[in-house]
Amino acid sequence: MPMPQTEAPGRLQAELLARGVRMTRQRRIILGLMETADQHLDAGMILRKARKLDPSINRVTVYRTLRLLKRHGLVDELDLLHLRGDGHYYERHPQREHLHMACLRCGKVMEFESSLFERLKGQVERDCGFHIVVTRVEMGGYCADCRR
Amino acid sequence: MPMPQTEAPGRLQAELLARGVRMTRQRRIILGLMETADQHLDAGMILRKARKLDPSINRVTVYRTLRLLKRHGLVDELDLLHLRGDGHYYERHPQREHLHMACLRCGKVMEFESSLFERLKGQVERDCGFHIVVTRVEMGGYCADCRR
DNA sequence: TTAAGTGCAAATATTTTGCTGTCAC
DNA sequence: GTGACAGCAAAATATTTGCACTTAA
Repeated sequence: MPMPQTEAPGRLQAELLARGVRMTRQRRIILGLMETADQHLDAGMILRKARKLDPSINRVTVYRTLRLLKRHGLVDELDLLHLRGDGHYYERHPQREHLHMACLRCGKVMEFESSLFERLKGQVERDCGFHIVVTRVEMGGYCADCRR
Repeated sequence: MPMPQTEAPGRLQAELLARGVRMTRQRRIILGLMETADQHLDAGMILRKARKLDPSINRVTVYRTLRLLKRHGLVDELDLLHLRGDGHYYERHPQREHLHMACLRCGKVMEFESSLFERLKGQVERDCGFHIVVTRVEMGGYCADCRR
């Protein structure tokens, strides 16, 4: 699970403003709830949370805002191995990228940072001549609580 | 791109038969083309190729066969960062797992095996007590030909 | 003021389900 | 022969688009 983003309140908003993106009431709400989320959210969850703050917010606006954030590299898109359907999950693009482990039994999603992963990326850049922009690492399996 | 699977002709079929799964004309066609594919295929591409061999094959049968193969752990599902739409791509589950690098400019997909990745998996298993069943590593960026 | 954003309805894309008839074993 | 499978139509799910109205800057 992502840490509640205590380190950067309003950071997403500030980033967008700095890039000259217009700030609307709807965007402020969506950005705000993504910043304080304690789990990975999909479009439907974002819509539901947003509507509690402003019932007139439309599903389409959620999708458009997510696309905007993706384009600006401010959020990452995850599938979490489609444990619960074919949609996507979103999280703020972290300073240091991490792996996602999704438990096939209880559905819990854990995150893990590793310098080995940083080394792996370095190896790919060097050995393949591939310039990495975004990474996505998802592992399915059984968490400590669920394995037998 | 996956190597043409010269090492294992009919292997998928044999695996399924060994598990007591019924072998139909349609499944034989779908398995056969997945084994000889020289790129990652999505459901639509599989359907089109299958219909060239048997025009009566239905889209639903393709989806059902893919689900069967996933359940048996014989194919892996990829998104390839949704470079071309929201569907999934499929590849035979390899002996040694590999990373996928998708070029954001030309769309080329490369694969890369690394012992660092094996070490990373070991670290996750040890440090998180997480028993890994399936992994998916996708990196978006610019390939050697496209980077400036 | 005006270009960018929103909501609404409808379209598109992807995948699944219910049911009836067929085929592998 | 029988239970698993295929095809067809329709539903379900996920996401995008066109357009007229609204609003941030």
